[in-house]
Amino acid sequence: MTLNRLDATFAALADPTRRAILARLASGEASVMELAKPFAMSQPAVSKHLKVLEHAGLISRGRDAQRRPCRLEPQPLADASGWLDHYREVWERNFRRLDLLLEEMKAQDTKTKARRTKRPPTKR
Amino acid sequence: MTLNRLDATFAALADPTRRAILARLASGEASVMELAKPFAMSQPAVSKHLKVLEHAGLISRGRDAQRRPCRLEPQPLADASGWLDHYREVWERNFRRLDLLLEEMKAQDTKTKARRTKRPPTKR
DNA sequence: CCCTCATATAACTCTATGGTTATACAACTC
DNA sequence: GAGTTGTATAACCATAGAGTTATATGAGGG
Repeated sequence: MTLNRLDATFAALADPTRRAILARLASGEASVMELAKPFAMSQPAVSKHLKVLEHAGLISRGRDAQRRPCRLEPQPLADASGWLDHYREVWERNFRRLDLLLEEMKAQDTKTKARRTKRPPTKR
Repeated sequence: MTLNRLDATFAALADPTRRAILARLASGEASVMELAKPFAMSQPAVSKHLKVLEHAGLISRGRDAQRRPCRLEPQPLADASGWLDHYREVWERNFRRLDLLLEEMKAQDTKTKARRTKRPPTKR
C-alpha cells in the first residue's frame, strides 16, 4: 500500500514537467489552462500529467465553474521525504564508516601485500 | 544538467526493487549475486537495475576478482532530498496559508450567500 | 589449458509512458 | 437555445522500461 504509494510518488517526480507543475502550484491553486501556458505542449498532455499527479496523491482538484483548479497535497511528499531522509542518514553514516575502513585497509595492505595471492578476508 | 540528474534519481527511486537494493546496500557493499538472492528475478534483471542505479549516480562499482561490488553514492540522494525539502517547506507554508484563506472565505460566504445564484459553498 | 563462477550483453516480449490530433462533454454567457 | 470556454476522453504513435532466456566475456582455480 504505502510502498505502492512511494512508487507512484517517485515516478511522478521523475518528470521535469510534473516537477515544474508542482513548483508552480506552490504559489497557489491554478487551473489546467494556467498550468499549461508555460509549456510547449498541448492541453491534453498537461491533463495527463495532472492525472498522474492526482493518482499519486500529490494534488487534488476542486471545481470552480468549468475550471478544475489544482492544489497541492503535501502528505505524499512528506512520505517520500521521510524515506529519503531515513536512508540518507544511514548512508552517510555508512559512508563515513567506510572511509575509516578504507584507511585501515590501506594501512593493512602494505603489511599483507606479499601474502595476498587470492581473495582477501572472504567478504565481510 | 542537474535537472537531468534529478530526473534520473527520481526515476531510479520509483522502482521498489531498486529501493530495496539501495536499502540493502546501506549495510555495506555487496556483489551482484548477493543482491540478486532476495529477489524472485533473474540475474540479468538485477544487473539492469544496477545499471540504472549506476547511471543515476546512486551507486558506484569496484572490482574484486570476478566480483563487481556495489557501493552507495550519497550525493544524488542529497540533491533529491534537497529538492523535496525545499518544496515541502514552501508547500506546507502555502498549505497553512490556504487553510487560513479558507476560513476567511467561509466567514465571507455566510454573508454573501444570498447573492450567489450558482456555485455552492465552494467544496471542502 | 580447461573448468567454473560472477557478471555483462544480445535479442526478444510486453506493457507503460509521453506525446499528438480530433472530439466529446459540461458549464457559463448572451 | 446557440455559441464559447475549460477540461476530459479516444485513438493512435513512438519510445522506454522491466522482465525473460541464451550466450559471451573475464578472472581464478586445478
